[in-house]
Amino acid sequence: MLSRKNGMPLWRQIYLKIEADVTSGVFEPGQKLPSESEFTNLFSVNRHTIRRAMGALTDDGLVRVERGRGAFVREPVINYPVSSRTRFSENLTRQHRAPGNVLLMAVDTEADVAVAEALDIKEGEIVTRITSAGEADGRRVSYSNSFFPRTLFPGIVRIFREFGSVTRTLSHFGVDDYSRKRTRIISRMPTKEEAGELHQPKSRPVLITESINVDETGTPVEFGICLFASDWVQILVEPS
Amino acid sequence: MLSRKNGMPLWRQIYLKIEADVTSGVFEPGQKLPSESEFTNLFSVNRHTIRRAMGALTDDGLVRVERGRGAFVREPVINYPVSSRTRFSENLTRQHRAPGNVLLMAVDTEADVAVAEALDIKEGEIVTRITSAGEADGRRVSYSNSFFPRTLFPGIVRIFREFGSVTRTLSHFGVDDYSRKRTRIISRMPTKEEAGELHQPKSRPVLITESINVDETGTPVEFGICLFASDWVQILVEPS
DNA sequence: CCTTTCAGGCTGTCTAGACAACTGCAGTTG
DNA sequence: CAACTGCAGTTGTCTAGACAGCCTGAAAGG
Repeated sequence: MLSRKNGMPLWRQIYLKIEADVTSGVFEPGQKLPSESEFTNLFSVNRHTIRRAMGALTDDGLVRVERGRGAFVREPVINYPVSSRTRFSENLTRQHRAPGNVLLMAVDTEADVAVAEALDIKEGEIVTRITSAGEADGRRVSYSNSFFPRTLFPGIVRIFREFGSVTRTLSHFGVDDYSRKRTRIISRMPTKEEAGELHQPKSRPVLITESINVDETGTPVEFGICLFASDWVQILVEPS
Repeated sequence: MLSRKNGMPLWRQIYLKIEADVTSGVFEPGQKLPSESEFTNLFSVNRHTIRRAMGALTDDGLVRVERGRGAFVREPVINYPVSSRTRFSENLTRQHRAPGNVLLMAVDTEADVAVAEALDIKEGEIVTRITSAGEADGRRVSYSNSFFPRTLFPGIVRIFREFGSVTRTLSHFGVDDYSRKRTRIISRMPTKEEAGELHQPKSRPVLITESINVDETGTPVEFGICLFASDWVQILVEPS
């Protein structure tokens, strides 16, 4: 089964074998994998060599390891990042109207430097932060924080909870038309918390948009930071 | 120095110590770190424990390890991804006029399915592929492949080599104005080759834009796939 | 002077063994 | 019945040693 002569490290060969078994369905999503000592006997190598392979599989998001219990196949398996990427396209102009929006949290808080600068208010001024998650086909695809100056929109939380949409909420406050002043798009690795919110492994990158919406007079009405699961979302920029 | 009682693994403590030394400048960018055996003596732990810490530092992009030579502090240190991100903003409408463009390769090749579809030509038709890299302040920030239908632009390579700019090259062929039909933005982990071209660790994500440029008549004149080092580039979308 | 060889230093891999820490479960105890 | 105890199974960490493969620079040879 394994070759000690062809230059490829044993742990890598084991990695590929287990990866193949996971992606081909020999091990099904959620199923418990053989324990390290079982793999040790199966492949006739040292436990540390198995651990090296398992570590790589964990890093690559194929398996999930729980101390004292064992290793399990991650569900869903992210294997072909490009081809498995759904055609879910996030039109920037409609970013906040994605279906399946879940309100996670809504609190009043003090604006930090970044938020204050974006909304053109003073640092420490009270803003309303609305944290929500977007889902498509039951899959968590986005996690966003939106900041609104409270002086402009008192009691926005209740309204937002009622309407479930930024557009309609702002409309309730008389802001019938708002436009995107600018959008900054970056990409980085998620923190453990962010990966958890997006239901994705920590080893997959996230796409982030930071946007400022302004009303007709140019007054900032919303500052939004939206994280997207890059395995499932692509951003489409079309001429307006 | 190290505590074997406080619950934090030794390798993690060593990781934090070296990380602090790297970010605080005790070890400067590019500088060679002590060898594994030197660290072994310094921390009075086994070499494998050092290796665990070094592995994590490598994964996190703080150091770069070269077999047979040693470990070096990565330059620049990627520590505060957001704040260290340069203000290099890539205006999409001027994407191809970035300064410091390096022509890497230019060949005629057959269009595959994706290229053919984008340029609205038949699969297998000959296109010119121009591979180039963008640099800013001497730092590799982008790596792109551009495809041009050869029937429209015969001998484009020589012209491009002369001008070094897509805009001016197309202008030479009479295409004075071209506009972006659409841009798709995705993010994923780079392959080993892509990471090499971008001079970045394999563990940092890349931002990718896939764009189609059309002339006044709507005929596709260029299909470009551009990879950006996400640690150094942000994409700025502004209303046109 | 230039080229080749080679020894020493370095990282990469593999093996072997030990103990800690956690989980789940069965059995015991109150 | 509920809570505790202990044990077996599992993963996490650390140590120890060996050898392979790569790199550098100095010595030997032309």
